[in-house]
Amino acid sequence: MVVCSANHSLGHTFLNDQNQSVVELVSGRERLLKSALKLFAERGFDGVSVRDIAADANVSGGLIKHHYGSKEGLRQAVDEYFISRFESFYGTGDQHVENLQGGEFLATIDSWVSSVADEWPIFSRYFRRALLEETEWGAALFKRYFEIVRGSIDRLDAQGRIRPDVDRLWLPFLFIFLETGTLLLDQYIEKSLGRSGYDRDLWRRRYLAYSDMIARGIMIEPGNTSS
Amino acid sequence: MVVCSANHSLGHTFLNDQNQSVVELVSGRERLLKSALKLFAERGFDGVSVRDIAADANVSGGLIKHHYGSKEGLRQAVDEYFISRFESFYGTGDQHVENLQGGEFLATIDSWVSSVADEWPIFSRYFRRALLEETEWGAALFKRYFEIVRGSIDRLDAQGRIRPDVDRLWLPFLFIFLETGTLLLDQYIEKSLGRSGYDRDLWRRRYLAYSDMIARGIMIEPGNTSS
DNA sequence: AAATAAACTATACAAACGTTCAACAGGCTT
DNA sequence: AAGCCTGTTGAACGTTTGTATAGTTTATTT
Repeated sequence: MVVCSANHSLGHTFLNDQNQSVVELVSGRERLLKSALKLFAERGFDGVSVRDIAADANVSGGLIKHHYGSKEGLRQAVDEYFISRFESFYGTGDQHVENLQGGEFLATIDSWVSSVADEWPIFSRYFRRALLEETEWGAALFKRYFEIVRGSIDRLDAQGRIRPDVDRLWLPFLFIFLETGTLLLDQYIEKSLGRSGYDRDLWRRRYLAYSDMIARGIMIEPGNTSS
Repeated sequence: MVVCSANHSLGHTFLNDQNQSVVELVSGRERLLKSALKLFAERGFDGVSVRDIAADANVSGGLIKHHYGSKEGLRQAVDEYFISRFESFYGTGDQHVENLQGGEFLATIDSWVSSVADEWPIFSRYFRRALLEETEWGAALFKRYFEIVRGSIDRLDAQGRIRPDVDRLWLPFLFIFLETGTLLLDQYIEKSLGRSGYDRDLWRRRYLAYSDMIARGIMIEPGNTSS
């Protein structure tokens, strides 16, 4: 999906440093999209200028206007690309909490982490920005994410795995807080632990801690907090 | 602490709509600080112009330069004010998880919520922005917050209340994820539940759900996730 | 090979930004 | 009353922003 999807040509011809004619395999349009995705993820929409994006993609700034109409149009195109990746990561499979059977649970997480590893550094940062920048699209993305998490909880609930007295109003949010914590605060995890919370081992270990807290809590004397 | 701290005069004289001489009780310097606090909280440092701040404070833009040197200098002054409020909210007292004795726990939370209620809407939004904008000061603020949370955990641990097999590396982060979830994502809670997660009743109810999950977990069959 | 369409570049423009500065008003000191 | 310091104003500056547009190169069509 990365190589050449242009309709008309195999690429754009230009001269390199040695005045040799060279063919860019990826069109300016595609390079703009990927550069925008990367830079928006790193610095946010308002933190990046069209000149930054054009420079990163090695094209002239006017090309954004030509292909995407405006900076906002480029954002929409990036959003569409992101959501397609999002659905491919979260949308289909049942990689979630509902089928956790001992070691199988860890193996599922591990293989899921492997499958998203390449795209994750940029994907996760774009996801973070999308949730934090207060746009309508960000709200729609959260809504979709919320549905996915609630779906997992509902399936657990249908199996009778969740205690009846657990607050069903806050439960999906508490799950989301735990799941998005690393997404939103990874810069501080990295400062504190020396590597990203999405480092393979830390990721695995966090899921163990996280699912253990959900399953059993962390306290020794149970039930001494509520009434 | 809000009224008049000027050294030289009780206020600045100016003419109102009816050409009556009126004394502003709060100096332009203070109004600038409060306006900046509010606007930075709502829209972020880069989302607010010095003209916006000056207009909100009913002063000329040049006054920022005079009192604070620059926009960045104004931010530092706001940061200092914020950190003093932060310490007064979190720093001293033991309003945290370590002395949770049934109903007393809820009463402690309730009174703490009451004591911060007035300032909370602006304070919490500024806190959020400080954590999310990637500044050195934000990192220092997180570090301080992390220390406070870990301190609570350490005291719980010293009392032998936490199971020995619980992952001590991730535990403070999981606490922070749960505590800051509403801080960072309140816009979506508001959209989903119709009111802020810092609404009194929702706040209380969240703490119940949150401490219950920590104490006992939420699942019916305990211990079926790890190994 | 000529013509048309698409990809792409370079420059110009108005708006908004943070900053600077000359001027002025009011209260305090002498 | 004169002088000075502080608080305050309003306009100007240079820079950067997103957008617009005219022109050039490359690719496709006829």
